[in-house]
Amino acid sequence: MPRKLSTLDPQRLDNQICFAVYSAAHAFNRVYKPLLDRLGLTYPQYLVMLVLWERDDVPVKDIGERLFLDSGTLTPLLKRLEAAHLVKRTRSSEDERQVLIALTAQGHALKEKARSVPQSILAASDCSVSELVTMKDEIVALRDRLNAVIGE
Amino acid sequence: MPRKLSTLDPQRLDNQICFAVYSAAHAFNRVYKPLLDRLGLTYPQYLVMLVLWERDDVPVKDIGERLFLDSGTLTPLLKRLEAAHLVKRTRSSEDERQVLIALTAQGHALKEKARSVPQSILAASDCSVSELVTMKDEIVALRDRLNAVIGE
DNA sequence: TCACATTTAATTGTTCGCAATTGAATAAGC
DNA sequence: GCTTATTCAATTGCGAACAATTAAATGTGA
Repeated sequence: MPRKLSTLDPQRLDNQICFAVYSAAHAFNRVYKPLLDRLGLTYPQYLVMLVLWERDDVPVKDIGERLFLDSGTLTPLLKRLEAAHLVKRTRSSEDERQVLIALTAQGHALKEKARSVPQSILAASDCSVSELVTMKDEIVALRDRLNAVIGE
Repeated sequence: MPRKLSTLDPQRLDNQICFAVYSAAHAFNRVYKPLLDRLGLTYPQYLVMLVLWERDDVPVKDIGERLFLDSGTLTPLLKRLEAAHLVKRTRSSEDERQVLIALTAQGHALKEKARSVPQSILAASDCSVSELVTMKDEIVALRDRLNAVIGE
């Protein structure tokens, strides 16, 4: 019965990359919170707005593929954005199964107010841009490998 | 009015490390799901069990500090673990404000059944151990810098 | 045309995650 | 002893996140 060295024990919390990622995601969320409160957005709502600022008038499905989220998450979230007058939901006339999401004037305008958010996050990261880009690319590559396993 | 190159635009979704972390956390969760279903645990419940397998008979507060979660999250989660007969919640006699969490025999036994989980995750990551350790350390360092900003 | 599969959103129910509040227990100072 | 502040857990309410189901629209093949 070998006594495992805790620094190598794969069952130890601090040795798990998934917990590192999980807890880092929460840390990001907490840093974003006060910034996004001023915009009246939650972090997932902010992600949806980022997608729409790149291109709007898109079906819910497209937003979900971009963010890896399903309609069970997006439908109520989008209804809240609609209630906040940031987006408009319209059923497509070409394919009535689709609901198209378009920005309102307010939704477009919010992009300017949100312009300072990324640099605030960068400052909080206390890290060079190039280091962050490298890490981001590594994490994305890991995420894509994980997602590949899920679809078998 | 300069047209920003999208590969440099900080407001672009794919340029944001936080989205990389956020989406990687979800990807991990999806990989864990089938593995943890067999143990009857969710991922946050699994994290709590990891903490308790290292040391149990600890107050809720300690678990929260380890996982960066508060009692609003942990109280109902621990009640579900208690309902599953994996932990016992007892109010401390020394300080009656504290609730001590101890593993049951079933809770201890589950550690063996969970032993194969980390290696399944490693396989899904499709990545060398040393690469993962390096990434983990970088992500933890980033997380800790973010958490440092939150407390001002 | 008709039957059947596929696509797409919406809905329902369970679990996290956190802010804000409540309430109880403890500690500190007078 | 009394007041006050602090600590800690529980509670409440809201917003994700996802599985599973439902329902409608579309496409396909016989």
